[in-house]
Amino acid sequence: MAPRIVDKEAKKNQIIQAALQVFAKNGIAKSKMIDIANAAGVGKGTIYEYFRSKEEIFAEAYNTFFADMKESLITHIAEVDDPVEKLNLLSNLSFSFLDSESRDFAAVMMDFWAEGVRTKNDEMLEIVNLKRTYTEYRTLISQIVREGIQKGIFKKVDVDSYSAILIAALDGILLQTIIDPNIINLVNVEKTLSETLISGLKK
Amino acid sequence: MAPRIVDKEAKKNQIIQAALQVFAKNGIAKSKMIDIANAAGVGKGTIYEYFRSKEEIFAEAYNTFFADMKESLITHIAEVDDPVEKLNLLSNLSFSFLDSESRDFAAVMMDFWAEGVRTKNDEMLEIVNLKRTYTEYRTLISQIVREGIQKGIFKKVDVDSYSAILIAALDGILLQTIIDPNIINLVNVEKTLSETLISGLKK
DNA sequence: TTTTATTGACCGACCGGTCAGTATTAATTT
DNA sequence: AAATTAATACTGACCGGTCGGTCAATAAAA
Repeated sequence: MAPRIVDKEAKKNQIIQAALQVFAKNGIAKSKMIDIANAAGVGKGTIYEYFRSKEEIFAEAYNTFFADMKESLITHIAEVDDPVEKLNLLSNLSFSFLDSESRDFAAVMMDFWAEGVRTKNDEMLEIVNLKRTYTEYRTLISQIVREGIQKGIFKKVDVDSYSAILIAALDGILLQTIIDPNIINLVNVEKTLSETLISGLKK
Repeated sequence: MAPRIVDKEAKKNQIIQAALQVFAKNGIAKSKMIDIANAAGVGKGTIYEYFRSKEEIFAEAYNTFFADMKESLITHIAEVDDPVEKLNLLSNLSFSFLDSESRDFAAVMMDFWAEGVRTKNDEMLEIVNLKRTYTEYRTLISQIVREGIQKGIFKKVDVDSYSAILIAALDGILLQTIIDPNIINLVNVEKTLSETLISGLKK
């Protein structure tokens, strides 16, 4: 009556982080349980002490990933006041997300996206809730734009449509950059985006 | 010495069309050879008379799909003169692509995209050449914008960046619409896009 | 010694691809 | 014009490999 004790939470997290790395490297479909186990430095069976299935790992990894990302965005944006600056910052953070060490994570993100679109598994759809994710991001932008309109800085555009378009543009640039990192000059794109889509909001 | 003769080309096409439908319904990874065979109304073995592998079907379906789409875009755009109208038309065609019966094909398109991003198969990457696809679309837009600048209608923006952004916005709206068809009002988005990104080009 | 934690050999479902056998067609022969 | 022949076209049972998940055995801690 004196059992062995481990930090369950820590080990679970260790497996999630390992899974994220493996997902980033091989894509979700091609990531095998044994790969994740090896990356986490545990036996394959051990994973099943912490997760019921491969899908469950995937779901928890997804939630961890997006929760971190959203929190980071909100924190940074709260630090500036001017709505134009907020939007430019949002754009800038999205672009810097593409730099160097984050590149792999961008690939995971797209993989998550594709998985969410293609899955017919209801439980999965509930967890990898792309509807919710996009709605949250659109809401984030809507608030900024609405604030700008109230302050009399922005002209009165259709806020919902504009939010969708800005998210779409950032998303789409991310796609193109993942596909072909060299052909797109991110500095120029960021500048042009600011000059057209964002500045275009100003009265 | 008098063999049975079938229209190889027609039957090959029949299999490709069946494959496209199955891909649209289940996603590529979950589409089994037997599903494609059943949809095409042939035996599984017959498929291997026309294609060497599942990947080869996929590749040919991809090329058929995008070749058709691009040809349609170019034809329609050539019918108008004004660069602003051309861009609005491009936007309009992209949005109408999302309507009703095309919805499934949009899903295939995204699946192609995801497959292209994730594959580590070199031969595959060569055929499902997303770099080329995106470059072709950017070139299409670049030409229109450059024409507008030459005619003195557009202000001098960074043409390459602008092209990437417009494609990105259209792509991104497509993503959001596939995810959640009801929440986005395509008519409003198209209007807002025209008022901001496209009209913003005018001097 | 007892309880918890870990492991990897093993199982079985699944699926892409093969191939031996069958069907179909049309030229040739009778 | 019927029968024969020979070539192509088609088929699905089967094979081999893969991989998610299980569990009996073992290790580690207290």
